Amino acid sequence: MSIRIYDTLKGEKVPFEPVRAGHVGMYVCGVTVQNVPHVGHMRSSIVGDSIRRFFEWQGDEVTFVYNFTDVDDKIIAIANDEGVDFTVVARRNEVLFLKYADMLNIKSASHYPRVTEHIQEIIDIIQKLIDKGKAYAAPNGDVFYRVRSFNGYGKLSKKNIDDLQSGSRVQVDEAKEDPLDFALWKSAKPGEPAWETPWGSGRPGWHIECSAMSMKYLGETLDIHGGGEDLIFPHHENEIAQSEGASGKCFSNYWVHNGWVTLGGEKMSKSTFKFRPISEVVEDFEPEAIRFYLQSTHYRSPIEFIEERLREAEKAYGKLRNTLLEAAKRTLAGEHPREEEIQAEGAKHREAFIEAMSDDFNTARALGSLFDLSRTINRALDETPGSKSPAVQSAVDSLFELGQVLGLFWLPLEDEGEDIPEEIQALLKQRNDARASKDWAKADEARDALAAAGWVVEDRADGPRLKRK
RNA sequence: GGCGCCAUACCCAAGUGGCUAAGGGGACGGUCUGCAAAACCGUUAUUCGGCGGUUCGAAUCCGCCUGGCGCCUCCA
Repeated sequence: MSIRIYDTLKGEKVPFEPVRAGHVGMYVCGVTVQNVPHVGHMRSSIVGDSIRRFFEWQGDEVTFVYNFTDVDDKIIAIANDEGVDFTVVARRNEVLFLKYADMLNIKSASHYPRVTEHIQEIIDIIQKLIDKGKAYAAPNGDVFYRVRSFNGYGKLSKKNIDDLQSGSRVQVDEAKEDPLDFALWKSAKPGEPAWETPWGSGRPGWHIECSAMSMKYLGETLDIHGGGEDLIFPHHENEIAQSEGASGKCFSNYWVHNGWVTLGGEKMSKSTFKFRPISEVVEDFEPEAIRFYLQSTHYRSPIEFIEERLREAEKAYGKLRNTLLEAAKRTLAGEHPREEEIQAEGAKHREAFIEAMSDDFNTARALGSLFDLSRTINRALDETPGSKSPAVQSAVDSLFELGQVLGLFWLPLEDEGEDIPEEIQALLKQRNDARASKDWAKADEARDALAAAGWVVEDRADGPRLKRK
């Protein structure tokens, strides 16, 4: 089945065709490691990760690049404040990002390029732009991109170059030929890291690193370039100008941008201090449920981050896990009375999931299919206590497999038996004995004690079952 | 000021020209159960912010209005 992607540049859903058949080159604009990662960063990473997983599941090979911008004004400012080298701040936040990405089952990227390790590539592309007349070094050592020399400028963000100029309230830098021009290279200032170049020492501007690093690992034309909506302008617009200005080729065939995570209806953002560090969130909620929640809304729509919704997500996601757990307990036996019907339903829901994901990675709709699958399974399971049929098992396999396409179901379905403490097992036995002698008061007492200790007991057809929490 | 996005039930959320408007949470009723829990069955939008228009037909297309948000400056 062919995949359709909403491309920001074209402004519509278009069929996906890779540059090279069977291979997808993806670049997701990573974080500027100036602060701790928050939920918004994780959303964009999860969006990228699930897109990658879907391609891989379909058999494509994906080269996935996620960058760390490890030198910029804020990182330097924070480092100077703390009296440490800027790399201390950058690495510290990078480590945190990787830690929580892993906690949310985000696959490792093929490459995690850092700006400071690609200075030569950056210098090369700037030199190329200077040679082509698309950039110029000012007397003070700054190098600027000559925006008006690139006639496609504004095509991604749908901005008119003249509107930009009139609306610009930024102070005009005297060194610029035109107020629209942006910095590719910033000349060295006291207390700042600097590298030597043909036009003087200094450090890279903000946008050039992504052009240099993405093309290094993925070639001059990427298949997919993604990131948060806020990167459309100026970041990605400038990347296009730099990359296409240098290569003369289309920089990225598809631009994928995700919507905000909001707090109280407003964009979560570091600069406004309205954000929830992911470190806090994983303390309060199950990582699997967090990932589930962030995919319960289409990636281009905003999603509100609110505890009540997260609790609902935990509950809803728990249902899917319960289905898998219950099925795992059953022994595979003969055919179900409705074997063919179950087989057909399972296949239908599986197909619906694939269709949803193929339509611009509609995870919200895809999750709906997972619940449909779950109901099909539960119903069948209810009808044949203690066992499951091949058709049911095949539906269970689909549920598990498709859930993993969304990066779900990575934690064990239940705690191993040995994990149950002696006293809990003793309480369970107490309750079982009380129930056997129909001493309900005593049985309930034991159940309450279990609940107080964090365990629930469910009386299934095949006997009582202990579950944590 | 320029450009753009969003508005679907009590809540969240799919659906973007025509089958009964997915799915989840909640609520209510039922099955099962000693009681619960879990699971299952049923009910919960003749209607998609408002007003017009296009069309045989619109939640879906167009216009206006109202309300919310974003980008134009660092930002996933």
